[in-house]
Order: sequence, then C-alpha cells, then structure tokens
Amino acid sequence: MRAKNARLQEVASAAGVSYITAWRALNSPDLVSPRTREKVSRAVEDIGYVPNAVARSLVSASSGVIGAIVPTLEDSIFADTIQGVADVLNTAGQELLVGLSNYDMEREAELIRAFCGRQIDGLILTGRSHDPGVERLLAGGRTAVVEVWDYGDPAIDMLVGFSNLALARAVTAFLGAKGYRRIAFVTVAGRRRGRERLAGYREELAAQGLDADPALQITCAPTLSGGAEALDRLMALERPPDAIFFNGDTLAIGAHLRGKAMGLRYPDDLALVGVHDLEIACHVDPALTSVRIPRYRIGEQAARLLLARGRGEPEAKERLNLGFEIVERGTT
Amino acid sequence: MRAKNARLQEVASAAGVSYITAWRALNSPDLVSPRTREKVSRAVEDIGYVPNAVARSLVSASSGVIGAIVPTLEDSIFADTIQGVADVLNTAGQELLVGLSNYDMEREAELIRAFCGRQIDGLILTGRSHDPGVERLLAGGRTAVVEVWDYGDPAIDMLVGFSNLALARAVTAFLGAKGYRRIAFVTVAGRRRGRERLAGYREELAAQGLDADPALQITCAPTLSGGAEALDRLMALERPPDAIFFNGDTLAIGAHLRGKAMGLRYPDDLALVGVHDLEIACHVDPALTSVRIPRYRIGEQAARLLLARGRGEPEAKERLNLGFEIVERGTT
DNA sequence: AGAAAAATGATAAACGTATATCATTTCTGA
DNA sequence: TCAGAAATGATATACGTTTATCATTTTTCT
Repeated sequence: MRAKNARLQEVASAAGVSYITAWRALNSPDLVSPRTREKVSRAVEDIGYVPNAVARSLVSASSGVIGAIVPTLEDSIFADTIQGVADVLNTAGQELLVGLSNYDMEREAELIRAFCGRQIDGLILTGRSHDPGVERLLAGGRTAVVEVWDYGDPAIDMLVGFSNLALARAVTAFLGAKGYRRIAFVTVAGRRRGRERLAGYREELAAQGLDADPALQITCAPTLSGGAEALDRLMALERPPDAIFFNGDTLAIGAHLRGKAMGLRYPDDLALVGVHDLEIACHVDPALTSVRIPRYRIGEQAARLLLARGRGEPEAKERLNLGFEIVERGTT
Repeated sequence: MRAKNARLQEVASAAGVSYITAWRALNSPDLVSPRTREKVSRAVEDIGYVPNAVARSLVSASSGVIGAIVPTLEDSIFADTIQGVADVLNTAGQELLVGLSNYDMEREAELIRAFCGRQIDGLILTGRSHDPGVERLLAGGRTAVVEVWDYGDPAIDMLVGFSNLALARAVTAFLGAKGYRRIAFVTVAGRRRGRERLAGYREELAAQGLDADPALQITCAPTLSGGAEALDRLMALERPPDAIFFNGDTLAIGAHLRGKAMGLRYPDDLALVGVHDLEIACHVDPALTSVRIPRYRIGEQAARLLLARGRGEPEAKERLNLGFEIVERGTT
C-alpha cells in the first residue's frame, strides 16, 4: 500500500559508496573524506532520506522519547508544565509522548504500560499515587521516572514539585493571621490534590483553633460557573464564611465576578484566595490574592533530571521542592 | 548498564511452551488451547512482560503513534485541540507524540522530520503553510497528514478547520451592520492566523465602505495586559474607535476589565468582540461578544480522519469545514 | 480404533540500524 | 618509490518482534 521509506542502503547506492561508508559519513564523519561526506549528504538530500529512528531504538535500547502523563490539558495548569518539559527536551533533540489520564488511575496505568513498551527513556508522572502494578513495573529502575506536582517521598524514583499540604496550611494560616475566623474551602470533587489540600486546610484549622464547620467545606465543578455557584451556596448559609479558600483561581475568579455582581465588597464583606496565580488574578478589581506555583519550572526541572539521568549523571538532588508563594492582593 | 526488558522468549520459557506458542497465545488466542493461554498469561503477569512496541513497529512499518504539532500549549487554545486528539486516540490505543513549534516554521520542520523518522502513522499540523522541504517530504503520501485550524485547499493531504478569513469578515460585517464605523483590529504580532484575519477584516472594511484607518490596526502582547494596553493606545488616539475586534478573548477580556476600571460603558462608549468564546466571556459584565470556534472538535475530527485512513477507509470527506459562530452578548 | 481436526513446535526470513572485525584500496610524505 | 596512514569495503551479528512454511504431537469424534 504505502511506499517504503528510503533506507540507508539506497543512499549509499545513490552516492556510489558502500553502506558502511554512507553510515560512517552520517554517524562518524571524521572517518570519511570530505569528498565522500559531500557525496553522501547530497544523496541524502536527493532521496529525502530520514533515518529510521525505530530501527535505531531497537538496537540501542533507547528511544530518544520521554513520556509525560498529566490528568488533562483542559485547564492550562498542566499544559504549562508540559510546555516546560517540551521546551527543555527540544534543546536535547528528544521527543515527547503525551498521555492524558483524565484523573483516572487505571487509564494512567494503561498509558504507562504502553509507554514502557515504546522503550521510553524517561517518564514524567503527575502525583505520587499510582496503580500498584505500575509501581512494580517501574520499580526495576530501567526507566527513569520523575513524579511532579507534589512533594514528599517519591513513590518510584525522582520527584519535583511542592507540598500541597504545606500550601493549604500556609493559606489557611495566612487567612487566620488576618483575623478571618470562618474560612471556607472549595475544591473540585474527586481530585487527589484537592483532597491533600483539604487535609492541610483541616490540620491548620485545628492548629489555629478556627471554626471547622463541615458546611464550609464544599466541592464544585472545575469552572468559573462552578466557583460562582459555590459562592452562592456558601453565602446562602445561615452563618456564611468570612473568607473562602478556592482550590484554583478559576473557581476563585468565577466567585469573584459573581460576588461583585451581587454587590459584595472584598475584602470587607468576604475575603477570597485562589491558587495558581493565573494572569487574570491581577486584572480583576480588587486583584485576587493567590498562590504562585512554579508550574512551568516543574516541567523544566523534571525534564532536566531525566536528561541528566540519561547522560549517566547520577544527579545529587533527585528530589526537588520548588515551593510556592502566597501573593497578597486586594481580596484579603 | 540498565537491565534488559523481558522478551517473549523468556515468557515462553517460564510458561513451559515454545516461543511460537507464547506468541500465538498473545496474538491469536483462538489458535491456542485455553489451558496454554492461561499458562502464558500467568507467565506474562509473573515476569511483568510488556511487548516491545519498537520491535513491532519495525517489522510492521507502523508505529501506533500519531504526531501533532501546535505552536504552543500556553494559551489553552491549542491545548483543547490536543485534548480532543488525545481523547479520540485513547479509544483506539494509539499514542500521541506532541511537538511545540513556538510559531517557528523551521522548528516545525525539524519536528516533522523527527516524527517521520519515528514512523508515525499520522500527523496533525497547525495551519496550511509549512517549510517547502517538509511539504516535499510529506508529499509522497506515506504519512497521513491533517492540517487543522484553517480552511481552504489543503497544502498536503487532509484538512479540518474553519476559515480565518471568513471569520474576520463575518465579525467585521457584524459590527458594521450594528452601525459601528471606526472598527479597530488588534492582534498579536507575527502570527500567521492573525495576518489572515487582518486580511479578512480589511477586505470587509473595503466591502462595507468603513473607515480603514491604519491607526486602528495594531498589535500587542498575547496577554490580558497586552489587550489592556492596546485599549489604552487606541482610546488615546485623536479619533478613537467605536468598536474593537480583538483577535482572541484574552486580549478582549484584558481590555474589557481595563476599560471598565476606566469608566467606559459597553457598548455605548465602545463595542468589544473577542474570538474563542472562552468561558470567562460570559462571566464579565457586560458579557463579551465572541466567536465560538470548535477547537476541541477540530482535534477530535482530525484524529478520526487519521484513524479512518489507518484502517484503509478512503474517507470521502477529507476536507472538513467545522465553521464558527458569532455569539452576541452585551459588549456589542 | 482410526481418521480428521486441533494444538504445538522447529526453523527461517524480514524490518533498518548499530557495531565489530578484518581486508583491501587509495593517499601522503620523505 | 615505498612504508605507513587514511579511507573504503565485505561480512557478520544483534535488537525483539511478525509472519510463513512445514512437521509433529495431542485431542476429538464417530
């Protein structure tokens, strides 16, 4: 059906040299005279020869491909991390296989297995909890793995991120220190990072002796509307919160805009905090207090660790805490 | 250095059957007795065998991988398309190799060459203009190609998108019909789609006999701030526009929020239109008139075309116009 | 029991590159 | 002109799967 790609043998024939010489011209040019080099590269041009990386991978047992699995690209958060990965791999001539798990551990496991079958040189995973079968598969250490977007003991190999627990505690403590007493927490249902942050929020409430009313801990859809609707529900409570910690700027902005339309004044009537520090946080009025997270740098660093490992450098620092930063603005 | 992956031969030994039988147990199970099937799959489990997809690709000359190249994942627009591609490929067990060209044609060309070397089964490219060398490389038809995010004659093979020219004309005509006379156009510098839309905008200005003042055609940074700053510049003109067509909701929202802070009232003082219909368009007040673009469906359809081609179905419709839709809201 | 069918096995070639060994030819310099 | 170096060539094996052909063993059915 489809014509075959040209092989190196054909380049050699076209250049009038032997296979071996053509190979040397491309892979160890100094073993070959300039004239021959010239002939071969002209033949490559003419024929449009592109080396078959699949065959190369088979013999070299390394593919030049890095795999990265994130939950989704839909909310731009993980997209930034992928962008960071891609920008670094780009400089190293490595390719990027992307998998979207849709927050589903089984799906993630399938993707990992498929990626391993493709002999990837390294793997980037989101979070630290994975299918047990997969952890066994990866435990051998044949494939370099970096877990991202969390901090703690890596479940598998290396890790780059920040502590979600610490983040939630820090935000809650920050609000507590500002004098807020009824602090609500809003997150998206069924997400691991949300649960970790919920735990941090609760720990800190307890530590500070703040109101731990379960009515203030709610979930919503991962959209602006979700945030707006969460605000409605919370403000309709008999005892509404005086501050809301939204697990994501999208939720917080949705609430911000809705609240403003309702006539709420920030921070007097209500304080808002988001997470991610999206650009829009400084464009609403008053600007949204948020938490800056190094989402692009997480990707960069993860890719760098994998490349270093590939070069055989046993990186000293295989566990990187990139931290976070509360950016205080007008809503608190 | 690194331990080798288990091969099928080892599975066979562990199961106490011949290589061929193990192979059949996995690849044509009905040729094998249930008992043997059982033994083999237990051995697969025990050993943690994952078939080497690289070797398979080499002999089958098809990799089970689709490549997709978009300019960036940073603005969530193309991320949605990639998400659509991934969701469809997911159902077909194909993998996704992602390349980010950063709006650079040479970089795109490098990526394409690298992808072809990896024997990808299909390729998704953004836009219809590419490096000439690459067009030659792909012209052979060995690799199925879908160009997306544009409509017209496909430069290479198949195409899924919408007409950027028609979009810009439609928006301009829409504003003209509403009675606006000095319509500005704001886009990001150095982007192809922006230039196409600029052309459409100009054509329609001419067609409608509207003010074609070059001072109303400006570029800015691809951010909320860029949009805000563009608004500042335009409103500072001696004769400011009565409507602004922003090539992207990010720009439009940036301007919207800035203008509101300045005390502008929409649409009386100024009309605004964006493109993309991001969720936030309906959350600002008044809501932003925008153009809905099927960015997720573009990805889905592109992936479907590639899969159909892979199955040997010569799709009738290899050129799909998914259109766009002006969503009128409060700013016009 | 015996024939047909089902299951299993042995062997080999192919995919396109990487790489090693050894042999031959061409070039270089005094 | 001749030794030594540089360049080129011939041949073989490996990577792990897919696939084909032919042979042998085991099971099933009447």
